[in-house]
Amino acid sequence: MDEAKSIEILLEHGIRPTANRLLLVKVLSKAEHPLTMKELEDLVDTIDKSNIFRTLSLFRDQHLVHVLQDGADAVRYELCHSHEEDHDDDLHAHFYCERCRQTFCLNDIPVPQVDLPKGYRMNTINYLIKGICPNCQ
Amino acid sequence: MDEAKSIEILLEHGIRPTANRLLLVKVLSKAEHPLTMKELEDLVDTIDKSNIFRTLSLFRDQHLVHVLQDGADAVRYELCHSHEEDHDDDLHAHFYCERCRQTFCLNDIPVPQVDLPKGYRMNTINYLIKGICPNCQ
DNA sequence: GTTTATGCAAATTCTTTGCAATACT
DNA sequence: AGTATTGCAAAGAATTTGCATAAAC
Repeated sequence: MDEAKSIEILLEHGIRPTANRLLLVKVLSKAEHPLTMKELEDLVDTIDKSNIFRTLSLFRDQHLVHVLQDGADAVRYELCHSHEEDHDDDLHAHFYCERCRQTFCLNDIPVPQVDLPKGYRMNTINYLIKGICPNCQ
Repeated sequence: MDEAKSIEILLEHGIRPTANRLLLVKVLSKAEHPLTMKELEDLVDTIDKSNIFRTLSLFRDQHLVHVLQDGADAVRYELCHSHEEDHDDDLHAHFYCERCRQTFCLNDIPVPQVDLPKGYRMNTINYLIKGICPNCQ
């Protein structure tokens, strides 16, 4: 993702485009799987982890990233591709390999929806399939 | 769940039925929602947390409990109701309320299945809907 | 008697906050 | 000047391990 596009995305979500935030957007967009805070810390060692933490929280609150829990009980962050402000509508399934402990995006598999009982209101869905990936078979 | 039934379940999963393990099975079976380690520690203060931790790990490895991540990034444990040894087939959806931070079992909503791409093998699925529950509307 | 389970304490890891310094508008 | 952002350090919370004792077989 280039500079101009990154700035545009941040502004669209009401976030001021600082250098650090732009960098984090770029790193997130380059990753082909959702990243943990730890992974981000290792990938961008110029930004302090407290700042990464606060930036991710901000991104989450502004619906710029999805938050999902992987099979190893880690929290992962992934750029939203929709422009919805209040809920997520671009959700795809994820796969967690119990052998190599990697998390994969199943981009072609939208998260299946169900009918909720009366009174529940949905914002987002985590759909995580755990098992063994092709590389580990 | 009574004593005899608890012992039977443990033996079915190849777990030796000690007093502590029986107690944990009973507490898990009584809960109407999946429990965190913290909640279990508070509910059974006669067992040390390291033992609870090791027992839950054992239960997980023997497929006696499901492990799921809730919307607050906590890990929750829930008794399996199937007797499958190698995979889970009794999965239902869960709902996490972002206001009261409670996790609900949607027992009547089975987890929808999808077709996995070639090469992936599924063991279990986490299906977590996040939003606002009826009490918090 | 050997293996398994347990409790206690401590180590580790990860997340979160306080605060002073810096950068932005 | 005033607000927002950042880094550093440290606090907090939760998970995980080492080890000696106790229980089970």
